[in-house]
Amino acid sequence: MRMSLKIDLRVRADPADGFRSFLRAGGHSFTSQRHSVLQEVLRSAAHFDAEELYARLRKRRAGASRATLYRTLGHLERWGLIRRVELDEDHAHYELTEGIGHHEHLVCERCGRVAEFTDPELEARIEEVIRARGFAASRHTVLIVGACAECRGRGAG
Amino acid sequence: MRMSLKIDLRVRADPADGFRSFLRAGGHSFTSQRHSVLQEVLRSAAHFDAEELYARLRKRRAGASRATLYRTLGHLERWGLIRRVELDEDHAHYELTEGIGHHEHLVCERCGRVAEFTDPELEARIEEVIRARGFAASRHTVLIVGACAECRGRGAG
DNA sequence: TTGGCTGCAAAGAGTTTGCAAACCA
DNA sequence: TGGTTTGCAAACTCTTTGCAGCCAA
Repeated sequence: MRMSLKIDLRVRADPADGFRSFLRAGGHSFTSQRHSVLQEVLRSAAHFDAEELYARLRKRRAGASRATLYRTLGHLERWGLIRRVELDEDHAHYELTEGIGHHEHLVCERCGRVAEFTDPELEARIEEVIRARGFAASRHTVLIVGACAECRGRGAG
Repeated sequence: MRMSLKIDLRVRADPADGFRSFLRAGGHSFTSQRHSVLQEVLRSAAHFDAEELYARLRKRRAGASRATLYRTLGHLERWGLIRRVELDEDHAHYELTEGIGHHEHLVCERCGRVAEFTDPELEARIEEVIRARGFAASRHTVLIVGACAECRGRGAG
């Protein structure tokens, strides 16, 4: 039984198959545009935003209008491949959830780089606060904004 | 000397005086609109947003256009009376910094209420992460989103 | 076939900005 | 008087939506 489960997972190794199944289960279709968006998302760095993804799609001549891109990002988020993250800017950023556990973010105001970190004790404290307040948290975020070590070394400060 | 400092502070007790000084120092003027906005901000609850503040100004017939309101919020933020906070919505929220120390937020998705909390151990862990990364943090936020105790008691969940 | 899909363009929400008239110091 | 500020409307950014034609199953 364990064997067959493993085999099942292997058959599903291609993300496109998984996405197709997800879409079909919801009565939706797996179009070439959605396939292009999926491929480009999988080629993304740890963090990306809609505009950057759109530019890459255009460069690759993999057609998808901005409207379709936004609609597809919604599907991918519902499917669980990506997650929307707030990085202190006025537009949405996404990150691949694939293989990554929960983590928080450090954003450098100078170079714009986003670093991730995990800290079990920090998470434990957050859980404690949630418990103490009788809250049922659906999610939480910790965002640290400032200057990263490299930028500090470079400029003044 | 301590006495005279105290007296100075008392003379400055009216926020309007402080704001006027701040504006003048920057070569700006203290207009009736800016005074109205200041008053209304001081009458605000712990958290407010531009639209809500604008509605209150209109109700009070204390004139200030939306443009002036946004411009004045910028001045108040620079002065330090208010601080912009990200509360997981697509528009800015502000809070009075006056008399409040650093704190984090819990947002209830059902009733929309925002609660504040402080947790020294949590802050210490964040400082530790910052130090370990060689980061020079200008600020950080912790946001917990979910259902508050009251809402949990009420609805299902 | 026939629902779902696409691209376009327009609508939205929130916020900013150009500009001429009005105002403060 | 001269530099600021105001209000209006238009511009802007990011994202969503209405619609007519198109495509997948």
